[in-house]
Amino acid sequence: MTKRIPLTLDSVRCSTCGLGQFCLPVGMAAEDAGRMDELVQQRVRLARGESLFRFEDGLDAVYGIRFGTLKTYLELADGRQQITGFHLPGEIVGLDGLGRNSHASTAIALEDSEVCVIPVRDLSSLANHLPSLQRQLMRLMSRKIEQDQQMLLSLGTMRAEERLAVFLVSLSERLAARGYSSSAFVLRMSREEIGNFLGLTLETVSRLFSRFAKSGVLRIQQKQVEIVDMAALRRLAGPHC
Amino acid sequence: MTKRIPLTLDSVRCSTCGLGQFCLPVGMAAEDAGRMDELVQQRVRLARGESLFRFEDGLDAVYGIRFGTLKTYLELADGRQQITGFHLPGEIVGLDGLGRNSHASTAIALEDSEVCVIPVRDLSSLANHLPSLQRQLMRLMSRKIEQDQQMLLSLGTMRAEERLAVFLVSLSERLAARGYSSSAFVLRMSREEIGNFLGLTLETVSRLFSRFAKSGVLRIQQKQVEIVDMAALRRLAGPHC
DNA sequence: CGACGCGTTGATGAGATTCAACATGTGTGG
DNA sequence: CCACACATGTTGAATCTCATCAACGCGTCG
Repeated sequence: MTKRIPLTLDSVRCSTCGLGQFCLPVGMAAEDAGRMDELVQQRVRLARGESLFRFEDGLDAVYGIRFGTLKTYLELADGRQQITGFHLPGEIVGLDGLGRNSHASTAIALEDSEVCVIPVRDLSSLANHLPSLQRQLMRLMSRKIEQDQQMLLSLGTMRAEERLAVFLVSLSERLAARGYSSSAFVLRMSREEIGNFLGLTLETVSRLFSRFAKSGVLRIQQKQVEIVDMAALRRLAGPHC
Repeated sequence: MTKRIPLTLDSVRCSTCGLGQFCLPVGMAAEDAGRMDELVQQRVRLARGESLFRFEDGLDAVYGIRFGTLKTYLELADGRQQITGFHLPGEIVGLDGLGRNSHASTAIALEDSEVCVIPVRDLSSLANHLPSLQRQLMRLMSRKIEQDQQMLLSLGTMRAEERLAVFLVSLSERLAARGYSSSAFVLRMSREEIGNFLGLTLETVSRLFSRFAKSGVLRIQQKQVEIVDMAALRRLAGPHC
């Protein structure tokens, strides 16, 4: 089960967290960012495969990822699923439910992970006193819209090879922004999950990886990826990257 | 060119507008909704084909549609476009730019249309004093996220026939909610635009319309659509509708 | 060890795109 | 108000991309 971890006085807080530059306090003055500390009173530890929240659960909190990787997805009545995002440390998940008072998606940990609990009650009331927080929330949501629309563009207009290339470039950039290597990383998600996210089958994804490897763009060993020729990968990705 | 129309004291205002139930004031107490009236000081008239804003334009305002239909789309460096939404009266367009201070998409009128100008400066400052407006903005943005994610699901998992059926059912429902007929309406967008939105070619859309007509689900005369057998259409749409 | 999850690879086929020709509608200028 | 041009829509045939079905390899875990 999920473990709830209460924070003590000497725990790392938002104001001292290295992820601040990606997370909720982005772009807030130090003084305002300090107020975030009141907000986060506990964390949740998730084992791989555990869910953080499920579609239509009550929306008690949104969550900032401290470490680990999550996926969020929608589900159809007939069981078909669509993954709507893979989420890295510093990202906030659950925002898509803010307007309806219940979660609009399901979130699952792809590896052992830890998230900061941000209770929506406290978040809204603090936001009412803190315009900079308000703006930041807006910014996060509108960025999520942009991001989803970029995916629409990808699913709507791009072919398989292009989609996978864009996926890899963008993952690489997000990891690099967080201080990880941009050229060598571990895919926390399965071929099937990548395929689902990109609107492809797992076989197609596997074949494309093989093809990229054969042409010398990537080196692949199971989930371990190394981008050998970033320029070529960007070329495959088309005019996005 | 776009015509700017200043509002006079006796113009219809938010508090007296019939679209209130879809637009910005949704779910706000009458007293708070009254404050909206200060916000909208002018409207803009658009001829068919005119743009309301373009990608990366400065974000001076967001817009509530008073009458007409707009499309919003993204554009790639190589000219490929992806339509991200068709917008009906009562909907707010431009919210996707709120986080970046510039527009994240381009908006074009599909027919002669009129929109209410909502200056973002005034909107933010009013929102800071009016928690109910703040919440409404959140709600609108998170609904847009949900909507885009629904489209991701559609593009990622559904086949052509299903997508078009879902499109028609959802358009029908949105029109019905606005007091129009749910079974007979005019498509303001071309086959090409529908195809682009759904990730299909215009030929495929045309063929599907013909097939739906032949099987007795629809009657089609150019842009005039009549849904003859809604139950069958919902069946084609799969487990969404 | 055997079972199971995950990934790879090949053969085949379906669904959608592309190319092309034609039909119909719409708008403009004479 | 008609004629012509151009945009939009329809339909057919060939083609291609990707999905499906299937077999098999590898690694992990009870």
